[in-house]
Amino acid sequence: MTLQIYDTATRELRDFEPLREGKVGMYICGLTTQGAPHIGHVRFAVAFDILRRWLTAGHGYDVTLVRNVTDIDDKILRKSAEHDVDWFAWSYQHERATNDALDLLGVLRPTYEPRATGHVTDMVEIMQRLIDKGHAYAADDGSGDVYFDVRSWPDYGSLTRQNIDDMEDDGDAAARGKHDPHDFALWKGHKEGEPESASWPTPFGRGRPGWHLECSAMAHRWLGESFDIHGGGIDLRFPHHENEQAQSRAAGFGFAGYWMHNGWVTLGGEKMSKSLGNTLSIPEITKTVRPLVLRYYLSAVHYQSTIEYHEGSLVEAQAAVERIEGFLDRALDETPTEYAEELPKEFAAAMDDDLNVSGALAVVFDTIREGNTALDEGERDDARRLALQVVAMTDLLGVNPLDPQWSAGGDDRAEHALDQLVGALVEQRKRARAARDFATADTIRDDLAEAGVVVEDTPNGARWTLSSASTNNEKA
RNA sequence: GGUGGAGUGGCCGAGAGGCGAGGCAACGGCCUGCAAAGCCGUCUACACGGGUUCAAAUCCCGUCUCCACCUCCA
Repeated sequence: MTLQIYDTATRELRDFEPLREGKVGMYICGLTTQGAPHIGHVRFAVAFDILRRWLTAGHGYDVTLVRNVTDIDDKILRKSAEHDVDWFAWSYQHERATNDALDLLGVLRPTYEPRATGHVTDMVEIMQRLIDKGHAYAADDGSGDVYFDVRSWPDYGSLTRQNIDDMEDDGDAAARGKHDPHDFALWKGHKEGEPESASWPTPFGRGRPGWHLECSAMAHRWLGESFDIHGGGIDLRFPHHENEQAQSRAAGFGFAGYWMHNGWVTLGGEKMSKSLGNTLSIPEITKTVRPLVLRYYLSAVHYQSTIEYHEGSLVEAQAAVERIEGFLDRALDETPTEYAEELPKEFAAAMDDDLNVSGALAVVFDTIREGNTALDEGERDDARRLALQVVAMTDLLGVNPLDPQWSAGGDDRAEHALDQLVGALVEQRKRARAARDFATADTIRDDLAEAGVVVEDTPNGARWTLSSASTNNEKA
């Protein structure tokens, strides 16, 4: 089976063929460290985490994933100044917060997580190359800015099919020593009032990185002149990715072979963004919603589609997750040590079709139904085999309920105590039922439900779980 | 003005010429002491108007509506 991915550069589904046999180089933009992460921010990471898992576990590729951190830009400088905090402390604080959020959601760590500020010399080298080739120039107003000359690069606009002359004008361009209003900054000269610590010496003067150059520099250092996949949010196509591609190619590099872009999380039909104030922070959401449920929610829709957040969508995701958990709980006597089991062909086909996660999940649920039927008919072996398939499939999507990822951080002592207490009550209820004293049995069940513990009778005795709104799921 | 995306049943959401994805919700049945879970079944849709075709949600033409990007943005 061949993986097909939708290349936003050519706007078509293309067979994926890596540059080097068995290896994939992937670069994704990027962590924002201007503030606390909200669910819109983590979507790209979840989307590309699924791609990475599929490339690795599904196709056996050796994936090198670079996920950059833009640790300096206008906003970081502005916000840190507003809060009277050093810019790097501000950035690092949010870098940690974002990584914590991604860890919480089970997003695998990248191979490299380079920071823009650590690659200034790489940027200088690229700027020098571009100047030597006539594609960049130092502003002649003494500002220390260095610009990319878009008119010198005929291919400019090709990624997003735009024509320079059709673009809206950037209002303040003329004032900044640009040859053309659409020229963009590779390097920004140090300005009065900006912290000295936010500037680095270069042959063109002291200053700091422009927004786009960092990615070209980091991709070049860690993935080489050419690499396979470049990903990021759809909003980054222009100008960010267009500019990255222009400067890298103009410098003589091949750059990315495939471009992939993920869609939004919207709220009330609007893009979630801090400036609109319509954000939902990860720490806030996970107070009431299990990370696994949030991950499922962000994964279940095709990565290119917009996810419109609304009341109840997380409740639906939770119901779906509980359906998966319910089956695994019934079908497996113990947590399997090995998930490896051949995947259903339809699942692989869906994933190969540009990561059709919805289609893949349909296979998961079909398998669950089949497994539940097997259980009802007493076919434990069949059920177990199917359950292992479900584990393998969900694991590939990063939503395997049995992954220790989701139970981390619990307090064993509290869990043990709860287990003992509930176990005693369940035992009491069992005796009452045996004596056909259903009033007592139901009172015990109701009391437990009141406390957030759901008791269910099965052919093998009663089992209990914490009710939906709670944070964990434990079997008696 | 330029560029891209989208409108599917009560809701979410795949599909992309014929075999009616899947999840959630609702209702009915089986099971259960009663429940829950599970299973079976019901409600059966493709923005609108034309056209092509034996056959269109899927192709073509037109219309409407919504979103995003062109300035910082996952």
